[in-house]
Amino acid sequence: MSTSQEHQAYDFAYVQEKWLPIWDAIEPFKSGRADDKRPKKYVLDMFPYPSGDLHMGHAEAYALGDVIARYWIQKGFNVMHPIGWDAFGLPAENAAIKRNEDPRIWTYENIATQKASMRRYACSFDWDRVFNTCDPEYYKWNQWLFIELHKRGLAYRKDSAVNWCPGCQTVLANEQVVAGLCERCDTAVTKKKLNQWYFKITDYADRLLDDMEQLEGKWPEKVLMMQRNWIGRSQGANVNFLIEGRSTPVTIYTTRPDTLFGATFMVVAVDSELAAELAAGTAAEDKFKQYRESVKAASDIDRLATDRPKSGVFLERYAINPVNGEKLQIWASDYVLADYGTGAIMAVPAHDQRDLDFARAMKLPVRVVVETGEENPAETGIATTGDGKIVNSGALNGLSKADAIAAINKQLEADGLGKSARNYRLRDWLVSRQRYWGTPIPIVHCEKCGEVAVPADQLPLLLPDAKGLDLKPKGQSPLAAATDWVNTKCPTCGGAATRDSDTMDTFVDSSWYFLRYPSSTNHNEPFSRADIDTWLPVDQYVGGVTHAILHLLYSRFFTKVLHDIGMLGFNEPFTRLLNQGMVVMDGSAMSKSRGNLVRLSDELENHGVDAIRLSMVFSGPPEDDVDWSDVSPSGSVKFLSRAWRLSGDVTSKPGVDFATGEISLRKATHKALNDAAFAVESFRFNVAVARVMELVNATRKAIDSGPGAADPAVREATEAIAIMLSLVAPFTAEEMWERLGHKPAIATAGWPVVDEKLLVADAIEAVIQINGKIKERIEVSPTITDSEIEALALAHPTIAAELNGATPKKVIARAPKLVNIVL
RNA sequence: GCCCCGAUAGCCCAAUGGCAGAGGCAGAGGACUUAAAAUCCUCCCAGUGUGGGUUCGACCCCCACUCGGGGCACCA
Repeated sequence: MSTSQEHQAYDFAYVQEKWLPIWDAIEPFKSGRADDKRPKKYVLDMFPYPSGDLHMGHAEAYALGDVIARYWIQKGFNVMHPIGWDAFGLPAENAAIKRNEDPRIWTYENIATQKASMRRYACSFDWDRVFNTCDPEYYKWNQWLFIELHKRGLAYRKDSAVNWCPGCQTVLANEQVVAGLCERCDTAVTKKKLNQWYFKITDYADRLLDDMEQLEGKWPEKVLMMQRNWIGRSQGANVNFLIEGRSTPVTIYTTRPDTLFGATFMVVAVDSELAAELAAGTAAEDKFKQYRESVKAASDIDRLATDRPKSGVFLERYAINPVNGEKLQIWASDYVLADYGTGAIMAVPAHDQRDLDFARAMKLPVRVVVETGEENPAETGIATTGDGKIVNSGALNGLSKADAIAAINKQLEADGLGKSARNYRLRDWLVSRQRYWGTPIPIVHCEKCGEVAVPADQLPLLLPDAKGLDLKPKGQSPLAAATDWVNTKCPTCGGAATRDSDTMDTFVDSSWYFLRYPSSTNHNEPFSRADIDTWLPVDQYVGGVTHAILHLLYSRFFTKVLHDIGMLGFNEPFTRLLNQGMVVMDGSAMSKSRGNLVRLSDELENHGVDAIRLSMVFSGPPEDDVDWSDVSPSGSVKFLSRAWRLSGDVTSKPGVDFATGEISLRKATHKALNDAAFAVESFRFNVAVARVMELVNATRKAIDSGPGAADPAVREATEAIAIMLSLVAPFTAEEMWERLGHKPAIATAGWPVVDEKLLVADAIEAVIQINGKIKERIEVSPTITDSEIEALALAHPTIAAELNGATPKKVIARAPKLVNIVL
């Protein structure tokens, strides 16, 4: 009964070699043909950075994205699944310095390597839409967009104390500082006063926050939470305090205006202009300057230690509390941030831990104004921050926190002393970088005309040749040394002028790349409205959670700006988001130094592409980390061979009428198709694979000890298996498809239509419980009613004996699955 | 310190508030084989982190805690 072919081992290497060129000829994944009437789906994987070959993490991410793209193709959608490269950035520049060559060489070599690997990995990408962000054709539009933002005041320069990485010798965005360290090189970040370019993302803080409502249930809750925290909106009040000997009052921001009567001193940020001004000419001036120097010397790491003792200097100045006329000492300290709120606070030590720590260190008074039932903060050292009854606060006495806030805000507003206000943790996005390998900022500095945008017809402003430039980090952009390039004429007045020598943060490149794919060959505009309206927004975005804040927030910002400009008809770029976990080994991230690095190329060599893809998908929920020590690629190979073998066993002809097939296997097939589709749509890919495994087992059994290989149901099942497998294991699936007598490509064969009638089971085993404990099981029809099943249960001998004549208090019937008799 | 997520068999993981087990890994036994590999078949294993609560009924909902993972971190 067995043929030599059946016993021949499944040769994945041969199958891989066989199908790649055939698929190249068919191009099953080309999207957007003019005559395409299918509904669209835009499935997007985060594009890779071209640092070497693909690794295990890529293998997971692209396997998941591929399952989704291939699923929607099978479901009859016109799917666009593009790829490109995020190709500017420091690693290329650092490699270039090390190898003493142009970063272009390293970058384009790596892109070629990764592209070849993706092809071998059978990614269902539409290769016609590829672009790299370092292509002049792409960064031209970066510059164009920069100018559009500049026109609208959304790109601007300002002097500010910025994050400076001494390692990379460049400024960093807030988002690129992780726990005080540079995200790239882990060097402790310091502050430096510099004039830099910013994008005004804070103008969009409210919309970035409020529009997340649209994403609820479609993005991981975790990401939404992280973005909310990052934007950090707080509701409070600005209150004006008169300063003795100063004509204008100082405005402070507080979230607790209800505690205004508890303010016992004022603190201004030591690095603020206000502090310097208040200290000037006082007896405290020298001490203040000394203190300010010592603070500047401290690194961010030191500043971040929350248990660090509070420090500060009394400025010998006084503020007047507007609600009770009290004279308050004004202190300068580094625990107040210059760039949040107004850089000045009222200190209410009884109800704010930081203020209390400061008050205790400096022997300043503490006054309770909210009775929370807890012990006196002045004695315990623990500030009471909860709700309670307001005391010692004049007209506010007796009110609750919420009522007191409302009352005092109203009063302040009426008296012209303040008003309710909002603040955000989010800061403007610092986009200039003092490095070579990025998009040149398209601005010319002219003595007469100021900042002048490079005219659109002169774009792209090409990045000058790296030859002859010293790329080593030195705190100033290498472009500044390219004198031929830097010295230019003002586009407005024609006079001598200089180009801005900084380049853009690479996050600018990735903030709109998803808009470019539909128009990747358009030379006249970054994207055409027609293409955008056809394809956008992205229906499904897939990528790592590492970008939960940076890239995703910036992309949302860009989308909103472009929407406002009128270039887009939507305001959220990514409708659904899936964050895959990491691939780890023995519980920790893979790294060469840790000695637990698994090479993707080795795994592919040993087990084949399909088995690796399957292992990634089957290992567990996609958002969980895959621990490679827990998965069994050889188990995947075994399963794929098992499925493949079925295709050789089927003896019926293609096109045979399935309706005449054996019914129980047919039911199993349709249930698997139905369940797997549901699982894929809810990202439970591991469950979908399990359903296919079940069906493989059932089909094996049907061939060996059931209706036999000739039964049409066996063909139906095997074809269904091949199609379901085509999402995960495209080579095996294609090979099965051919052995079943079909022509390639299986990728576009279509998901079989599920016959609803076959989803209904003939009989269901119902349970009968007494007081929730299972006493008996009975076979019932799936269409049985509640009262029928209840009657059956009560009449059952076992149950009747248990009841022993007693009358049940209550009977819960849930046809057709369960009856619970409560005694 | 604040916020979020998780905990089911030796391991990875399934279970619209209704039979705790779908699937896999590992393990054991058997069939086939001169033998091994491969293949096929069968089997073993937990009562869902802990303590309460709601419910006719809780892995699932609520409260408290333990442990693990992640995010933010002087944001007034």
